Amino acid sequence: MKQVTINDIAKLAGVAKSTVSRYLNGGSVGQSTRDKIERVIQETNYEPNQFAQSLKSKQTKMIGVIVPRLDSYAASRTMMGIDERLTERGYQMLVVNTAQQTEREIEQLYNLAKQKVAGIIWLGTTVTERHLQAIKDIQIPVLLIGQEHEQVHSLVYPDFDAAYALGKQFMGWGHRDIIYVGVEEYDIAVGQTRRDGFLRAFNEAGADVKTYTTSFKIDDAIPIGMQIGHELSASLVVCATDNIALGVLKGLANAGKTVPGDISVSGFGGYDFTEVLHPSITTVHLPYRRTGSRAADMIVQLLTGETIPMKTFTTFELKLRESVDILN
Amino acid sequence: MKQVTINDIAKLAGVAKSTVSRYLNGGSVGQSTRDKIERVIQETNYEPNQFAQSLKSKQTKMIGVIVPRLDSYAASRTMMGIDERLTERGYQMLVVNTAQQTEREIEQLYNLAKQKVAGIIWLGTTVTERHLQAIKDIQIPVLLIGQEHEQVHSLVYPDFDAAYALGKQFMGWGHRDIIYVGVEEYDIAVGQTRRDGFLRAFNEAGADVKTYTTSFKIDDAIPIGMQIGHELSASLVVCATDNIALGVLKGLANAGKTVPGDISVSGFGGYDFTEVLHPSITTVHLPYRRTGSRAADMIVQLLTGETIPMKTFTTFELKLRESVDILN
DNA sequence: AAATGTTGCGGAACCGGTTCCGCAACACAA
DNA sequence: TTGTGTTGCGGAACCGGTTCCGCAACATTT
Repeated sequence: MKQVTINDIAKLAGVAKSTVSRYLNGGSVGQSTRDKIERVIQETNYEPNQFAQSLKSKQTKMIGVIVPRLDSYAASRTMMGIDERLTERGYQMLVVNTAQQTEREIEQLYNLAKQKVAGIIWLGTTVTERHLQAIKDIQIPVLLIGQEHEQVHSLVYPDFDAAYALGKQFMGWGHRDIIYVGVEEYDIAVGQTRRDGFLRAFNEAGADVKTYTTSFKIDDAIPIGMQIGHELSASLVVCATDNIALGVLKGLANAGKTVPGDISVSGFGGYDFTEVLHPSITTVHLPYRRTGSRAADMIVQLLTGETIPMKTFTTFELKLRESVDILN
Repeated sequence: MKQVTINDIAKLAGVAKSTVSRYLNGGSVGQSTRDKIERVIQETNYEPNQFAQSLKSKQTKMIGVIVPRLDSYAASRTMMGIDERLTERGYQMLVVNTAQQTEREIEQLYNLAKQKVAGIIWLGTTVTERHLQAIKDIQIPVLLIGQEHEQVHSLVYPDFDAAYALGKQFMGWGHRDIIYVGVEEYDIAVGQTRRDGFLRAFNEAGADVKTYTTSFKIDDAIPIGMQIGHELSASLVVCATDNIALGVLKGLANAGKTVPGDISVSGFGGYDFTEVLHPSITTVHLPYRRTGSRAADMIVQLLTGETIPMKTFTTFELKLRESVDILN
């Protein structure tokens, strides 16, 4: 099981190794030489050593993917999509996890550069000056998913429009006393843009909005749900993510309230469990997986020098289900 | 931003590059030389080129992780655990996805070998002769998670014992008419061992058991739940995974049945949503994340030549919650 | 003082590819 | 026939490390 090298091939075929290399990389090689080399390669199952190649070329066929966590629904789905498409295109995905530490995002940008990945897909939360500096330093195409910044190619969810559309819908149904449960602002897209979309819709209708802030964790939303249940001062609770909605639902159940009988609840994201719960949860479906595929396409385009728009929006789809009541 | 090489360091420090290499790898180097080299390295931010190192050493600091899918709860959590620990130990995780195709598992074993990963952690479903052959061929330590085989180091969940314990509990609560919703046998641990653990407990108590088989997908379990709801010929539905339980619950709800009022339902795995649903779901918690960490430890031990047992069991914990009624 | 052992270091080869350069062989036009 | 252009191929250098070998300087033993 010894590694077969290009030298072996050259020797067996009776040619110089430079000729073999030329054969492999599409240089000019005569037909008879071509045949000899081809046969030997077949027989030996020769495969070029990737390290030797990368050492010379200072490049790999890897695309680094920076994710804030490995166990989030959005990240998992997106990775699926990225991996599928990248594999088709002859690239490999190299996932690195930052455990939600901004510092590690920057670290990993440099780290991936050291490993000579061909490109980087970055599922970000915030874009700081230091991120931009890193991206400039490493001289590698970077595609940002889920957040936007004018200086970075980005593929973003239409958080504002989706939130606005959903909020508008709720207004149309007669809800006027709203509670919004959001996340902290350090995640621009989710913490700010998404919230602003909702608030715009609510404000336009002159609704009364009360805001809570929590984390992305299910558990942290439970006490909020309980409190809401006890006060019961609104007709609708709008949550920034489906996981938060799940926590709020639990809290409401703990407080003995039923949904949508006593109060309505909506989520955001379109995680698969939302459809299957009872009651099914009204939410916005974001195409995580397809976004991953598109990101893979786009990073490959960047690698091949094609120009792509700095900012691309994905689609969204309202999922109007049982958890939100129609009042009028 | 040019790459600094060992040659540059040697030149700047006025020594031979072999000396620099020795310095870096802990060879014998005099104190004054040592100081000079150290200073130059500091100033230049020198970092060795990994390709050159790997080319020579035929090794990397990567551990390949073969997963059947990227978006399953179990896989995600396990990867979290693996990644955390591996990072601490100075290794990097390289995840490859097989999209649930056995053929690709074998492919990826060879593929990872080609990439000279130091070790492989394999979240498997079935172990075939061809897998064993591949493992033998590649000459790289492999650690199997979730399945067992006498010829492969494995870290396995106590599927049988956990299922038996949970089944026993249900028997103690007076359930005698049972429906078991399992998965196909190609996944040995889940499709066979887990089922057998339950059946043992049920049979010992002389219960009447009816069996359904479905996939791992939530959606496929919904019609089964509906059918069960309409027939209502049992007091308890035991599901092979929490996702299946989720589907069954949906089906039951569609059929207008309440849980646990009309019928009880249990899951398996301990996914986080089980606790937070209403009713909360009785299940078995498997320590996916910690298992990932342990796997990382174990593969590193294998790399350093330590001997570890061929088979290691993880723990489990019964989560007895609202979805299963106590009949007596 | 000679023989022996240690330590520090430089030179060169090597890992397995890619690429530049130049030469030989051949075809074709002048 | 000579000159010019094209094509195919080999040799050598190079990518950036590691490691083997041998020599010189110094310390230690007899």
